[in-house]
Amino acid sequence: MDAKMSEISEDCFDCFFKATCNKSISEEDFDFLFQSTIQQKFKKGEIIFKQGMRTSYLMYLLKGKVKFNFEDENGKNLILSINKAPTLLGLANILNEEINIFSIIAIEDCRGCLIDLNNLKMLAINNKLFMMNVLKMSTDLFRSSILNFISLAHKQVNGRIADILLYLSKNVYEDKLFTLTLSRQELAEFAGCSKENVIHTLRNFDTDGIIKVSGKNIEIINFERLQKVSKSG
Amino acid sequence: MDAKMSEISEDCFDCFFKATCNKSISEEDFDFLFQSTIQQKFKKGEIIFKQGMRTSYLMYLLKGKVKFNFEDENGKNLILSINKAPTLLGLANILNEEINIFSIIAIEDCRGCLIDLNNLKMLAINNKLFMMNVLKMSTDLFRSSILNFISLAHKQVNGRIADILLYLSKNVYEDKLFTLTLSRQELAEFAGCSKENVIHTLRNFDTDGIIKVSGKNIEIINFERLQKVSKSG
DNA sequence: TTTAAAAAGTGAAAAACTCCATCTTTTTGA
DNA sequence: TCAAAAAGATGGAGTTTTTCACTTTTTAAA
Repeated sequence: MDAKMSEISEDCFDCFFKATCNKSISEEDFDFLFQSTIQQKFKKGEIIFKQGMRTSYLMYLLKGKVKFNFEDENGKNLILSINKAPTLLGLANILNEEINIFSIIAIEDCRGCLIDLNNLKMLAINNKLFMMNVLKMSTDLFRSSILNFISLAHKQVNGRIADILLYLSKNVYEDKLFTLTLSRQELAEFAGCSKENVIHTLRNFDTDGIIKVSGKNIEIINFERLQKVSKSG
Repeated sequence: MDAKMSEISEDCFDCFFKATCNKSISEEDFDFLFQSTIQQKFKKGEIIFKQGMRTSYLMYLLKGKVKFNFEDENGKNLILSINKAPTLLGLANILNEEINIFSIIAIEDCRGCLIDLNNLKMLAINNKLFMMNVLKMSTDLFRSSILNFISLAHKQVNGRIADILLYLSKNVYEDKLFTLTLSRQELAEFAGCSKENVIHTLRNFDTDGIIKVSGKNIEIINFERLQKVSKSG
């Protein structure tokens, strides 16, 4: 136990999840939750939640980035969202204990805490404020995915790629210059288009001086024009 | 009061919302909720929840059908979902009292009960089971819209229209033969394509003997082939 | 370090889709 | 019940996007 504690104490010390919890539950309740958590590592490409399976835990992602991936009947993939730590994953399963409708997959090395869903539910049922907080996180996720979806559903590829670049820069890499942890194929699965189309579009944006592409490195040079492309769709 | 009661009593007698509520709250609590409800009619085309506005109520839709409509910066519309009574509308606003991200608009004459959100919240906070029930409805909606998104986000128009026809037949009109309460333009806004494309596709499906189109009347003749078109995308 | 495999990139043909102009039919309201 | 407006339908030109066949570059593993 000591070994476990010392290994993860530095993370736990400023864990955002703990901070959020402690706003609404007591130290003792958090310890109860904490007892059952296991810290776990995932390599790039590893599946954290698997589409079609049931899971009995949430994961609080401490480090790394993940994709929400849906695979259809023909084996084609669609990326629903890209998210970075810190974030709570698996919320869609809190209330309806149905099977996962999509996978969550590490797109770079990740580390997180698995939180037992039954324990969390037990706390939530007995603590209104805590339940409100957890569910607010859940509905926030819903809102952001709707906006994501809307953007993709009725723009042309130029606008969709522009949206994705803006999204990645603002919400995932948090810089105008970033090194992609996604392949061109994955960008295509995010934009709902072909790989070639992604490559052509990125090159066009580069030629137009909107971005600077060099392999996996992308720099957004002209935000305004990129936003204009996003708007005009 | 008597007038009000008598006017709506027949609906209330077998109201599904009341039935759902009474599983988890007492008669008195339901009456408290009921006191503040107002039955309201909406004509086809009228806006029930308006994008960009705050609302302080939910609506339990007793009769009619609605569309979830998102309007973008350029005035283009996207239909996120079509839903029929009975259903509870406005759940996305329970926790986060932010502005509505989309409108909900009647696509045929509707009738429903407006339920005061504050009263409902007050009950929910004091009754865990009731809260669970209401929030389960909310997350169910989330699940079904994700599936909707996925279907639309990476299929070609043939597959998208096939999906829409199957969805309308199964979940909205509940018959293989139905009279559309949507225009071709609205179908296009649901499928994320042009009006002309909808018309062509419907005609092709008709020519191929998959469906029978006659104005607003549509009959699905060959479910298997329609499902095949949906799968092949 | 070499080699095999995966990813990135290219260009052109084919397919899918939109946009436009125009016409017909249906709906709506004075 | 008639006229105006809205919705539906049509076909073709032009654009967007996919698909394919292929080359080059990068990555990972023996």
